[in-house]
Amino acid sequence: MGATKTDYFTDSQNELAVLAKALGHPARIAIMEYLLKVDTCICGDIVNELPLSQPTVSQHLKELKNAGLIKGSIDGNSICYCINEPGLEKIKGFFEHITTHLEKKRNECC
Amino acid sequence: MGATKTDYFTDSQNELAVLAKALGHPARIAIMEYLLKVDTCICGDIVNELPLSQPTVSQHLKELKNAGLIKGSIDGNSICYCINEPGLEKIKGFFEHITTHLEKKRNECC
DNA sequence: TGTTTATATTGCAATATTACGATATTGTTT
DNA sequence: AAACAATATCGTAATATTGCAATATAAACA
Repeated sequence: MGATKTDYFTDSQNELAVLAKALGHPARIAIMEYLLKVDTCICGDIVNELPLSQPTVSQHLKELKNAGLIKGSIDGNSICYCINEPGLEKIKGFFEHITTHLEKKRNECC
Repeated sequence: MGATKTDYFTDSQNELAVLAKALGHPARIAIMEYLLKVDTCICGDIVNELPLSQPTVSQHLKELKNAGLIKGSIDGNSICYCINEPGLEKIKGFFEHITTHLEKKRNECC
């Protein structure tokens, strides 16, 4: 026990869960917000923007990258990170799906 | 160490992280999808829809409720669960914010 | 009242996450 | 080549999550 039973669920459900889980930490929300704010890829500066140590930030960046929410490319000495749109589209699609469903039938309910 | 340093981040960042984290498990995605599919509140039936034990499902429902993504009201013997729109609106807003930002400036990048 | 049905809570074991110091790696600069 | 800068990885401690058996609770029904 203790481990998530991923094989009991569909690929789509697992995929969405991975994306959501990656955003399930304030530091990773902060990273995404920062990448949005600066409006381009950001090359070597993210550590200074967060109240966490360098190894910890590096770990959070890795998780966002593994989930497909950001991408990073080597730029000389530092690394350029930016938002990976396909990953975002996937999870955004989930919420759009939910909302359109809700708009259709929001009667006979609690 | 080991505990998330929530007090280092803004309320908004923590709030979004809580919502995302609640969706960060395939069983909880499955619950949300089921609530959408049946199109009304669902009163006592959720356990049979998931490949997990009753206590585990109950725990996942509790987490979704705590995060504000669903709401449950007692209906005699069983409990009626349905989607809680305000919670969904919050996290949906985050993705809309991201997309509008991305549409504006997707140049000079990786 | 006693039994059944639906859901919640408790307690606990297995596993995962979070955080960081120490160290490694890789490119840049002198 | 040596020193420096930026980032990654390793190792490990603290804490959180996942899952379930056992048990509790509460309403419905015989």
